[in-house]
Amino acid sequence: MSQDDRRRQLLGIGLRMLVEKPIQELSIDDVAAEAGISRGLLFHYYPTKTDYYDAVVGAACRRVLRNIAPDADLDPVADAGTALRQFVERFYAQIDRRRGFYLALVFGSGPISLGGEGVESHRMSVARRVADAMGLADDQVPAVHAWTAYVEDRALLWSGTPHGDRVDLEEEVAHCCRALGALLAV
Amino acid sequence: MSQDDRRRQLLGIGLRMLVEKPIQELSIDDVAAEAGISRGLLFHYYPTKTDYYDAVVGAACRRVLRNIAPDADLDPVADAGTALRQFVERFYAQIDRRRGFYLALVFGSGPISLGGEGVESHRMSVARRVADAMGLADDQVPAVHAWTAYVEDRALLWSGTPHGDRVDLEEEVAHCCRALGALLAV
DNA sequence: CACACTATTGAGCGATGCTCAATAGTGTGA
DNA sequence: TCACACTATTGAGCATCGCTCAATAGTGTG
Repeated sequence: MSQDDRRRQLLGIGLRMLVEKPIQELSIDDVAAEAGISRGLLFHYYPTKTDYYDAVVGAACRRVLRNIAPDADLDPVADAGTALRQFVERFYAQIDRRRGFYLALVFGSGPISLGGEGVESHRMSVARRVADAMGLADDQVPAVHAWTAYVEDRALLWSGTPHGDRVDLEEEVAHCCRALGALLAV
Repeated sequence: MSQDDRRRQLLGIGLRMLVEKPIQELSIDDVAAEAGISRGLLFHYYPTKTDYYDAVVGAACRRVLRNIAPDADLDPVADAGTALRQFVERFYAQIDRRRGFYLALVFGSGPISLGGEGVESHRMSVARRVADAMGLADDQVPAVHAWTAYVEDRALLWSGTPHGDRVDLEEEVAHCCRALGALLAV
């Protein structure tokens, strides 16, 4: 198997296992067994468990980022509202579809790994993307950053409640969109 | 040494080590060595590493909760504004004083342990406490929950910027207080 | 067919999480 | 004071873990 294919396979296994096990219980042996290869080979691709772990978390962050990106053909100025709506909708969809995965990613990946500050830096990418899509100034990115945490928390809360007790998704989305406006105005 | 004293000592060591190491790099041997006891004894108090880990994270959450509680003698109705201010101020102080510790706690403790949903349930306690202190209705607790995430993120961002570039703390606190009003009104 | 290169293996080392039977220490009642 | 019981504590030992490394299987090229 080629290097790229193997790496993709191993990352896929890691992404799948991260859902049901926190990182400290994820063993190299298990991953190797699942992939049908020897421990040695895994260490050939990722010299350290932390390296492998970082690669998995990085891939997960990129995947999330890809999944929540608004349509590319939207105009940052004219369609700012649409871009915002799309972002919130897709953020909610992302979290609702794979709640365990998202929880594990955000609260289980640790602050040290992933280069700088881990998930905090991931949120910064998200915030920057939203600010870009909406044509906001750079000094508003931190505000969007915190708003992202707000939306994330609401989405986790929403997707954690039984389907019968849930507020309408559209209502939630509308709330989050208005919330950004309100927070930027404070 | 008595059971209680020993437990307190071990939890203290865990709290200290959690600042500089993510849980997966924290070894029982290190803790035992730091405490000057044998590995066996540690397993006598905490049968599993996860048990010990959960106890440490639980103690950390309780400590945070204690540190951010507003003064007990405030009237929930008349002094709602003061209670809110105190909470935000102490939340910022807590995060700023031990940023690494808080980061490790929130983003490094994993979603599975700590009984139910880990840090999410901790945030729920925080939100409930704020709602109580301000005399808010039960159905507003989720909103406060998400607002807490917003404040936490702002505080982490704020305490992560160099002292020279920081906005005034009072300005931040005032913003967060107004933000809660704005969000509840949306 | 020989060569070089890459993917892959498996034995093995030290450290880790964990178990358990045995010990040291301390207080209590006779 | 001595024997007893109880609890804190130890240390040997096991299976597994993360990790290293020299050797091998496999594949494409001249």
